[in-house]
Amino acid sequence: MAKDKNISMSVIRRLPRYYRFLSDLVDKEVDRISSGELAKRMNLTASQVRQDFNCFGGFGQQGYGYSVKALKNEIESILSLKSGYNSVLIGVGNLGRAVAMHMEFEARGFKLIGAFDQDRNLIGKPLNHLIIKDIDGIDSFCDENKIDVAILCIPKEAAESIVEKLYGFGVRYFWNFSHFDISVAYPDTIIENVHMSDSLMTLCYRITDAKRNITETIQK
Amino acid sequence: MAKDKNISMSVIRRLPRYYRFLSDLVDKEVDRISSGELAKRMNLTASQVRQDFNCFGGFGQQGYGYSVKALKNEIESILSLKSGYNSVLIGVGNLGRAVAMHMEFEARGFKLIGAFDQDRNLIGKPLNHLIIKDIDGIDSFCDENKIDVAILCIPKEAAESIVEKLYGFGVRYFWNFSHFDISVAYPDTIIENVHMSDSLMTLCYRITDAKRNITETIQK
DNA sequence: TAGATTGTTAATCGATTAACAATC
DNA sequence: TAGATTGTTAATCGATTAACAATC
Repeated sequence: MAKDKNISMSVIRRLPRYYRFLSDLVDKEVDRISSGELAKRMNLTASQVRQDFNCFGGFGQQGYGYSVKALKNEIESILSLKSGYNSVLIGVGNLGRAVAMHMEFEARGFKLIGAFDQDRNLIGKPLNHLIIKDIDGIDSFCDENKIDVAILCIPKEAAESIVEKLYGFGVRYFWNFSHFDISVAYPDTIIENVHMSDSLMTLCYRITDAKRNITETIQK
Repeated sequence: MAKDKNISMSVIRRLPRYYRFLSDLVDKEVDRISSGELAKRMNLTASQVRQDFNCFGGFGQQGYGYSVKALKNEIESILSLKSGYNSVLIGVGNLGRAVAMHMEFEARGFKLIGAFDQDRNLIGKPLNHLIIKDIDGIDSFCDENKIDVAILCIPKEAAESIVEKLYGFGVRYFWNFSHFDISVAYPDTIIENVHMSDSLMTLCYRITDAKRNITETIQK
């Protein structure tokens, strides 16, 4: 990993996708790939692919292309997927369980060290290798453990108050599935939002727009 | 809804967030808001807010601002959240169930008319107002119903083959939670991806980057 | 009328694309 | 060496921000 000054968010958000495609190519035992070929497979331009990789250093070889395995490893290291950041899951409903499974089987970079809920029926039950704990015990848990990331799978109101508490304990990184907009209230945090309903509403707009265009085309 | 020619994706993706904030303001019984005030609450600029709204027509009033309720309704109509597009859920694991709950309680614009899985233990069980069906019955279901949207909560390989089948039946709109990149293989579809692992990897990068910057600052 | 705030045009900034010399 | 493809600089495109006249 070389030159690394202020990579733009547009580039950063493409890295996981590169990583997915490269992992796939490794599985298919493809050894080398050119920026043009990778671009074609990913619906990007060759220029963009080369620009993106060159934010972090020259991983390619002129006249040859990129070694798939080496490139995959570089991106893994750029994303620092071996960090094992301590994370706690807040809310073990359907979504929380899906997220926990996800982290167990494919998410790298994080280690789930606690799962909390307020539901009496869930507290004490197992979740993967963990036992679901009472959310009221979060204070003492924070005292005893260093929490890097909190994963919020709870409704907006619950999120609002638990973030206040966790922020007080020094937690600054959040994977947020709730509707609560953390970064507005806490500017010195790092937030990744997964707003499923935003995605769904966007889809609704795009479908309606597409249907409208089809209708207009027919009428012309 | 007025002038409406080729709105950029950047604008479209901000609409659901406006909608969320405006709904909130309606609940708080706020009557009017200026672009500046809304921008402050959402971490945007006043210019951007006005530019965004003016893609669709002049909803404001000079010297006054915007009527919160009217603006919310406009955006609801722009997003066409009352469409009720027929959708089917493919995969009723934890994630699928979370998505189904979501659609039951807050997602507008869509109507869940079927839920499918391959797991013998799930088939026949209820999911909200539906009975989970055998995925093998998807063909006849497609014949008998007009499906607008398929929601994919299944692994990559399963997604690959079910998309091929659904595409054959004319389905062109997908809400995709799987790792399969539909738009590359089927360019004439509209896809909203929710790639949870991409979001998590991005978070991993950003945390590591933030920690690195802190360390560097200390060393200086 | 004076003050406030919009709608809209112009200026700036950033991201993507194109071009090409360097080099494997 | 000739062909291919990178790394990188320059050109283009699009999105955000600033400015201000219009007007409620």
